[in-house]
Amino acid sequence: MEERQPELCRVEDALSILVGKWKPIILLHLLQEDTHRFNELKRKLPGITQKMLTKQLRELEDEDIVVRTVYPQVPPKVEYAISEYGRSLEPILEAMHEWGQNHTLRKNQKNKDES
Amino acid sequence: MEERQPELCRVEDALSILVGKWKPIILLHLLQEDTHRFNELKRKLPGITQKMLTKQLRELEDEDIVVRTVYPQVPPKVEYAISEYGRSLEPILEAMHEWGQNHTLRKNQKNKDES
DNA sequence: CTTTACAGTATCTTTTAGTATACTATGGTT
DNA sequence: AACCATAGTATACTAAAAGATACTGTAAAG
Repeated sequence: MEERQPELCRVEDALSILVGKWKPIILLHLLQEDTHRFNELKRKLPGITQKMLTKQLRELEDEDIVVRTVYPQVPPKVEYAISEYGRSLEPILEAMHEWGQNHTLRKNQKNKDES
Repeated sequence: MEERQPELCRVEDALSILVGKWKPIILLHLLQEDTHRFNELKRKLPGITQKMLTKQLRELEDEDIVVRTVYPQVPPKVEYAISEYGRSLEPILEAMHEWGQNHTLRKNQKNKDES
């Protein structure tokens, strides 16, 4: 981790791709089931607006995490899939999920102890 | 990662502790050198305001990541250290740093190719 | 007697992230 | 002729994060 220079840290670069109310869960869905159409994904994310979903997907596409395929049809058909490169985020998401699970347990335990 | 239910994902719980413009670098400094006084840390974070630093440290303290020790002296002396529990974040930060480093290389390469 | 260091708090403003709602084009269905 | 689904865009708004700036109390140093 550049032990001697936290200034050179690149944690933020990874973080910036993962943060947001919707990105982790979008990525988890895409990791689980490779291709999704726009509305299919939207249905799996209750509460998200079209604008938000479009924005998140464009940002992921810009970073080569997600691949967007447009089929020239009417009505439109657009498929989103995780890229090979995007899959390299899986261990990080996995580690965060495990840490988060443990953290939640810890907090619940703490609250129980206090009551 | 609860392969079948991204809805149950706890990635956000870990993420919420790590995100922000300052938290990762604060944690890296504390991981590297265990105890810091308030102003010592502030000097290592060019551009941060006192308010921000206080806020970030309080949040980390609330999650038991950081331990705050007040010495009843004048002028005040307060020390911040990472907790044992806080150290459990190290592998995640490490993984993100490595991913981020690679990602930065990838982007630079891409820009070079385009020019 | 003024200044400095320490570790903050109190207000206010700006920036960014996210939400709400309406609108587009096209073709097929009722 | 009206309506539905598709995958969006446009505009306006609210909430949350971050920044700027000024202030506090105490003791020691100059």
